[in-house]
Amino acid sequence: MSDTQGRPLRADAARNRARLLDVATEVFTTRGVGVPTEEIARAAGVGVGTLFRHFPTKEALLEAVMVRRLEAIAARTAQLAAEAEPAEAFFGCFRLVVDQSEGKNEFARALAAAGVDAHASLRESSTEIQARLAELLARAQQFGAVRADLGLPELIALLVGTSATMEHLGPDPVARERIFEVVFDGLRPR
Amino acid sequence: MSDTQGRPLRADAARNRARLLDVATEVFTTRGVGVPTEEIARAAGVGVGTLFRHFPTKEALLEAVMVRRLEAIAARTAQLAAEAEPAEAFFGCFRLVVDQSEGKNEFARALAAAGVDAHASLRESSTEIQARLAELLARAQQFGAVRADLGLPELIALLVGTSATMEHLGPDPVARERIFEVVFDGLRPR
Amino acid sequence: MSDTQGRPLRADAARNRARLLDVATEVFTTRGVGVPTEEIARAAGVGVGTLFRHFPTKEALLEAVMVRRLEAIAARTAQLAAEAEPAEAFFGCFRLVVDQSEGKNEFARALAAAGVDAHASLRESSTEIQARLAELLARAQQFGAVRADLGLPELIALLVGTSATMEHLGPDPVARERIFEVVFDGLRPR
Amino acid sequence: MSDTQGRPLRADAARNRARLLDVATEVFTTRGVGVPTEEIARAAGVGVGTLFRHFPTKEALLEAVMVRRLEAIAARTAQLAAEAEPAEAFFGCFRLVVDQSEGKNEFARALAAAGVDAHASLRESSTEIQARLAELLARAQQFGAVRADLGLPELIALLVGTSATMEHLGPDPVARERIFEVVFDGLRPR
DNA sequence: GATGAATGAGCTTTCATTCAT
DNA sequence: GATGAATGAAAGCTCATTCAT
Repeated sequence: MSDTQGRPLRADAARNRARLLDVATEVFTTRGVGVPTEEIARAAGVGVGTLFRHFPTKEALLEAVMVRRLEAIAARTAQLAAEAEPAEAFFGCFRLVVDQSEGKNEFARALAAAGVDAHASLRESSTEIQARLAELLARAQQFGAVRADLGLPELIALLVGTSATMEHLGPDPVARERIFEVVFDGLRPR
Repeated sequence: MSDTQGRPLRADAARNRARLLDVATEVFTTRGVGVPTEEIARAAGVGVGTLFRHFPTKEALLEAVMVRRLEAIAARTAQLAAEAEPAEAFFGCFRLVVDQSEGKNEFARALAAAGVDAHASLRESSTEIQARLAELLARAQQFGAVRADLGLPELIALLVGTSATMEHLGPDPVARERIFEVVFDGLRPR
Repeated sequence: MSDTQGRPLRADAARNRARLLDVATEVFTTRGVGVPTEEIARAAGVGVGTLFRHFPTKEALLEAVMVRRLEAIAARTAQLAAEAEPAEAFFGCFRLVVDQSEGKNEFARALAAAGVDAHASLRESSTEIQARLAELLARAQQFGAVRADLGLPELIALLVGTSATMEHLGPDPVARERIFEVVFDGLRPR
Repeated sequence: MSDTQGRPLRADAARNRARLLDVATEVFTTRGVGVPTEEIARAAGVGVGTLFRHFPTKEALLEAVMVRRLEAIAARTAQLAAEAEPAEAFFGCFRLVVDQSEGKNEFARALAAAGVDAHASLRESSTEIQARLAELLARAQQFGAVRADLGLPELIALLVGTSATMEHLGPDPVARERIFEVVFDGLRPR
């Protein structure tokens, strides 16, 4: 579901690809997208050539990192939606997305800056997430757990914004919990 | 209070400095911090040399842009605090900061990336804003308009996050208003 | 006549530009177009940045070298055409073009390989030369010094080919003269 | 005579080698020597590894392509020399070499650029051709069909140059014939 | 003070060649 | 023998910063 390539990669190639993605995720998240490709390759224990064989462009690497994150979120979202009742599912997902999304904003911006059409493969995964979110939102609204006038775009923007809030706030769990309280209270019907 | 230089600038130099700040604000906001210095200089109608005479570093230019924004915000915040009663003052300021802050996040990140201690001149203006915000918050809490357990760090993080939300949401005024409703509802005591 | 830029270059810039062209001509001619740009810059005593300021692309540098050569040839062609009677002018020009053109073929090929439309600025100068050659050919044919059935395209191809012949032959003046004899005999009417 | 390897190749290996040579000839001729090895391998339906097993160097592949061409020319030259009378044999061979040689110039240059002594295996085949040409030339001169003062180096240079002429001229058969007329007229004694 | 040409470290990307599978 | 993933030196080009004019 996540593999665009036709044939399966050779064992070592797959290992390298995975390592590159892991390293890139880590590096981009902690040090920003400005980090030289060469350094990512070195950190993954491969040559630059290998990196560029797997991801023909730095932008492609960025995109792949994003896609993988989005897919992981989508998977956990689906799981949660299946297991819990509407309100719990909705707010649980909100938490989940926010917790998983930290640092993502920079990627999104970098990609956006690189040209609007860059999203090609991103669209797909983000579309899936959006569909799931839309469903969760609708059910929570029918259930009376979320104010009825909230649209999907606002929800998504709030997810992005709350991630930014958390990123700015740092790791203090009490403070983070308070933010969730504020936002969730605001989301409930009057 | 906003001039670090000792002697006053010559008339044309001051004009150049102002134009550079205006152009840089515009360019950084709309096209990101990756835009070459040369281009900013050209757009301001001066040579690169002039730019670097006024701002010895690209980072310094970024900082100056930020400072000016923060000062503007501080000024309008002060005005609002003086004129309105606690609740109105608090929520008015929240709106104001968010509306003024769009696009700022990237600056903040760029500055942070360039070294944590870079803030030198920033600290000052942001300290001022923070002091005003702290005061507005305290008064609104005493007045019973804002939940009592909210600290200044959470407030600031929420300001940053709500800016991000708005940035992601685009210009639709109805949607933006709904976001404010959500956040403000969440901020009020239960 | 040879300057496309609007304003005149600063003295030092003009000097650098000229040096770069000289060095590039020399290097490309003797060692081929594969020589790194950086090396050309070093040989000209400037940094790479300077080279790329003057010629935004390696291809642009190639083109500029070609244009300068073609312009020199055109100028000397014009002079010869004005001073001599038809036969002498025609054959004199043939010699001149061949002598000046050595090594040029590789440039032409490299440019062609880089995209057919690259010729932009080349077209102009080569058009001028072609016009002069057409005139010389016509006059020599009317004068009965050159076989009447020869067209301009054939003449140009012969110029290119004879340059290649000479390039392959090396510097031996007797042998070179014999080649000219062969070609010139062949060009005269039966 | 064309195999330098000692032991005979396995059937599939021989097939691969032949395909590689065919494809390389085609690709180098039409698109130049800058084409990546990987692409040639793919076009031949083999992996790069196989290409490099057969030709340890890109240059070696180039050389092999050249050798095969030269051998083909040598064979047809021998045949022509045996069947026709001196004049016809000489001029027929000239045509033949020129027609077969198109595109070769770039190869020759690439080889030359890669080191003067690179010719190892080339020398052999080109020596054979040269011997045959020398003989044809001598006989044609004795027969009075070619000017007596022309040496072998000039002849070879003329072959190279006429190939270049033709390459520049394109496929128009009338124009090509006119070029042959010019050169052949020039080669005949006064 | 203003200018913009010069600088060169650094970035992304390509490709001949090697070697584990 | 064949494969193609891995390699890394090198190439073309950018851009913050300096400095002669």
